[in-house]
Amino acid sequence: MSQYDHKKIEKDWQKEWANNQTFKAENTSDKPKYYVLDMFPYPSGAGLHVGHPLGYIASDIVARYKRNKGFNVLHPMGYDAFGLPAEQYAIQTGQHPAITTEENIKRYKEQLDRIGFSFDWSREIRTSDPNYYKWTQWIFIQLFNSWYNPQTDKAESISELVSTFEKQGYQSEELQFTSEEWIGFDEKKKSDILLQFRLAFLSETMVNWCPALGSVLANDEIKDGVSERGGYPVERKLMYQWSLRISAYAERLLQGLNTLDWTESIKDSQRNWIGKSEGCSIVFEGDEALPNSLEVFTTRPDTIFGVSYMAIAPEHELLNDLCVVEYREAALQYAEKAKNRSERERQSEVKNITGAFTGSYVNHPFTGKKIPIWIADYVLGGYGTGAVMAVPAHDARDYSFAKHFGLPILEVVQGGDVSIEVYEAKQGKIINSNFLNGLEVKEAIKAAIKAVEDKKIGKGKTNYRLRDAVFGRQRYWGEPIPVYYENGIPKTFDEKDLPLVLPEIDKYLPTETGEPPLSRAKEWTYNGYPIETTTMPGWAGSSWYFLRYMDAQNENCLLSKETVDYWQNIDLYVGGSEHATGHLLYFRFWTKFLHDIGVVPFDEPAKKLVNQGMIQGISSIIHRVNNTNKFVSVGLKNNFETSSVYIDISLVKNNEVDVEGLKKWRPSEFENAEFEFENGLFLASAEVGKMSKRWHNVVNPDDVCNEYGADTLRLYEMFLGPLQDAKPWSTQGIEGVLRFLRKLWRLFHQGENESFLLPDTEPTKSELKILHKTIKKATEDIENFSFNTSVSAFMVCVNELQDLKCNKKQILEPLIVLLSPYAPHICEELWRQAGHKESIVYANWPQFNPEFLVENEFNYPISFNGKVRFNLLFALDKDLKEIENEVLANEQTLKYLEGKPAKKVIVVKGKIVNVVI
RNA sequence: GCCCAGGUGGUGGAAUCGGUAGACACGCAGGACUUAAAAUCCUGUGGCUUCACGGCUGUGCGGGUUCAAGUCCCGCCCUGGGUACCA
Repeated sequence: MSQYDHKKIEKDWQKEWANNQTFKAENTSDKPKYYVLDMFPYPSGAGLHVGHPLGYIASDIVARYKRNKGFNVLHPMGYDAFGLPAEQYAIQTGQHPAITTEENIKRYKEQLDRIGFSFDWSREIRTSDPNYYKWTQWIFIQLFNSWYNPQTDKAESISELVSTFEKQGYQSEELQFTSEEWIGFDEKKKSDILLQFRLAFLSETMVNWCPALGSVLANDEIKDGVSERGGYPVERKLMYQWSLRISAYAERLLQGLNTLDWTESIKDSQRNWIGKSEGCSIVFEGDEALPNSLEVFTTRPDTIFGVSYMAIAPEHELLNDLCVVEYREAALQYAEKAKNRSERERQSEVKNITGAFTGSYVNHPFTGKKIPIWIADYVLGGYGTGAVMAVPAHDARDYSFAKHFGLPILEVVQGGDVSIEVYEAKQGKIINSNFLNGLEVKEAIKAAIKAVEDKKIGKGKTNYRLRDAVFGRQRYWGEPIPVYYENGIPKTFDEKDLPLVLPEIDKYLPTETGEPPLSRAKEWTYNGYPIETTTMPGWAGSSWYFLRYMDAQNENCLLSKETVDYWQNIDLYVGGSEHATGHLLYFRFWTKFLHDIGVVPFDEPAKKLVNQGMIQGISSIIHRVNNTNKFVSVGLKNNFETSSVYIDISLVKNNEVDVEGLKKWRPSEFENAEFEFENGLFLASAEVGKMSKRWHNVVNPDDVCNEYGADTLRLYEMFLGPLQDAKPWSTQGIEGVLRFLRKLWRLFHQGENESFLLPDTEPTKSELKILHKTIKKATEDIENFSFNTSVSAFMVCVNELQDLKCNKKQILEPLIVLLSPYAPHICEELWRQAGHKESIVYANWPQFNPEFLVENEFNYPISFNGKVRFNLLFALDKDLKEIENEVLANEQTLKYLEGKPAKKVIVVKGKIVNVVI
């Protein structure tokens, strides 16, 4: 073979790797371990586009590099196979989602295989496989049987809690009973109490209900007030639901972030999402007309003397009692209206200030002054106590509310001018505040909390924004929840009866009465009792999948202790940053829980996280003259009223449309259309956006592999720019990468008839320098995830070796080992041609030797006032003072000095000389 | 509004510690080989100016620190992403 034939090479090696199970990882080894994982894909019907493999290529390079470095590498892949699109398709066509999913997975697998990934497919998992979701259900049962002990700060068995109840009863603000009372409670009462402790629990909660999808959604499944999938409106609705008590882990989820090598922006997102705020609760007693007291949470107890009104949420439980007769009707009407406003309306009307006075008052705990109670929709029912003490002078929302309704604004912190604008900074001296006067804000907060605690009207408290996660979905295509109801009491399945397999049903829609699809299942009972009909959300299976890869076939347990002790947690996790507050939080939560119950020895799933950027598509738009079948080239569109039509990008080159192709693409739409050209061309306009079928701008990696090869695709995706950046896909430049591989090939085929030739002659110093420069760069760049710059280093290396006509074994063999993580097929082929019997996959990574890079002279740039004018060669060990003298004596220097004396000369060894005039 | 990332040639991007801005690649222009094409190779390529040597200018904008700033500091503008009344 003399020509570089990527098709043949890539096909042959992919077959050979599969046959030899080259990438199979052993669960026991003397080698150090390295676990590198990609976020697994949801196998959609559209197949992979060129954006999907970006992260996979990066992680594959790392996986291959680590193998060359002598690590035992775990690099698996699987499918997040439960999900909405397959179910929507099932509703429309009656096709079972399992069939659609199977077909999609097959296609994904074929596409992935063509790119030459080094996955260990023997460990493949699918979340929809009963052998997998058996363990998802098992984890659910453990969550149900656990509670969070704030004393030990970990999850513990619920049966131990029950025995404490039996011995000592329970005392807290919300709940009190003695051991005798507990023993006397009936089963239902006990169950209800325990549900308040279980980590998987049923409760009446306000949920995000999406009527179009017929299901509830978690907060992170909603974007801009509509469902993330499908974009349907979402309402708030009170439902009896399964939830997971992630809030119990809020502090640990927050603290754990400090130990992780993740980007600051992802960690910040999680910190914001968890939303820790420290402050204090304060009870305001009602005046004589009002027997009720009102509890608020505030982070600014220092401003307590600035309170001018109380604001309660429209959902507040005391609302009814607080509304006095003369304001009652108006107030309740307002509350009703505010409550029923959808998320979307609430958002779009943020600037619209609304509220209503209840007519009642509380007394200020320190001044005794009467403070009016208002209903305001900017107060949220679900956070804190659903009531706030409003301090208009030092809170922006209170400020605008007070301005709008003419309520007093009392300055208590110095530093701003509250007659003009709000002063929110936590800085300045306290004034008008009795015993807090003169203190700085920080001291005043402490003093105020102490005063509140001394008075026994409240105490220091920490709140978290993080809500418990709603876990039940009114859908078919998800894991069944292994719970049955014995006389209305929820009980979990016996572990030996798992998996609870999804039943066959005739239709995938909710029932006419609004029950989830599973209630269509016949004889859906356990020991004669009805089974839970909601299923788990999409994030259930993905919250622990990384563990199952370690021991994918284990039938006896989730994974064996030996395997998890060996593999530990993920060393490198690669995936999109869009999972910042969803998957990545649940995934950490489940890991911490599994740690608490002794399943895993670590409490964070992934040490390092790298987010690849999105590869965007470039869509092409042509312009149709409104109400006609006439299309005009883009330069003419301003002469008409036009609307945009997206066309397939394959029909467009450099914005020029292949009109004949267009007619064939959609004959019904374009065959008889009229086209108006400009300068003989029909031009489209371009737009950068998400790659999607909808915009006809999807580029399939298969096509790129056919035309250029998988090695070129891999190198090109890395060469496009930094891994983390978003970038539009364009094939401009892909030719350069293919040219580079051909050049590499020719280095090995310089003989007669371009036959393979690799002489084992001693390399020269300059050849060794080129090689070792590349070893250094390639190694550092992989460690820094700077793949784009290492590709250019390879190009530089090949260009320089080509100039030297170097084809020496001692240079080229190490080079292809360096390149093999990026372009595995061609390197494997050249490696075998060089006579190696073993795969390059396990070849040793070349050792960098700095001696080859040692220079003894340097061509100093000579600059004058910072402007470089010329260069002079000096030995690196030359005395700096001598360099200075020689520079000043140089005749070119005299020219730039223009007869003036040099004020100062700076000589930086090996860097630069600067003459200051 | 708040948080995060970013702004460098015609294009993608490089410059890892404050030290020759534009590596590498695309595109473009010119040339070599060829009957021709493909492939390959060579030369040039930030802008302005100059026959040329060279000069001036240049990393979103305005200031500053420094012998020296794409890089550090202050103040703005713009783009992309996240988040949204969390008291």
